[in-house]
Amino acid sequence: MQIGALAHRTGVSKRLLRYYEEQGLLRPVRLANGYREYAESDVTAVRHIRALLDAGLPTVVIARLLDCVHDDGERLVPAACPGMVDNLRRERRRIAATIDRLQSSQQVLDGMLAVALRSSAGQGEPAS
DNA sequence: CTTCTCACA
DNA sequence: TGTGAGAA
Repeated sequence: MQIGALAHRTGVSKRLLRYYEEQGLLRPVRLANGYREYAESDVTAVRHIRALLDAGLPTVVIARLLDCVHDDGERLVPAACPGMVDNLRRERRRIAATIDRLQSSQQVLDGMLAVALRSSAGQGEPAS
């Protein structure tokens, strides 16, 4: 099938499908006319990619991860892939660091919010 | 219909 | 990460 059909069947834009190939997430073969020819398995592959992106993983990580996984039709099953575990641990650490940064941002906002609520409460009050 | 590149949020 | 335009 070519790009228009895959786009229609996955709900992902043709533009985005080309982008995924550029990022190494999809590897369609090329027809003689230069058109991309996708396999049936790419329909589920796209769903997996979407799920992983929605989970917050960057495309580079997903690309490496997909090389270490065998798609049996509906589920992603781990394949023989040395280094994968360390790879996932690194990603886990990256996420933990992001959480830390977001939490300190949250503390800053909490501080400002406390002040804002205190001063707006004072606005309508009669000054004895 | 498809390809690509440039620019941009 | 994802899109739109425009040319081929």
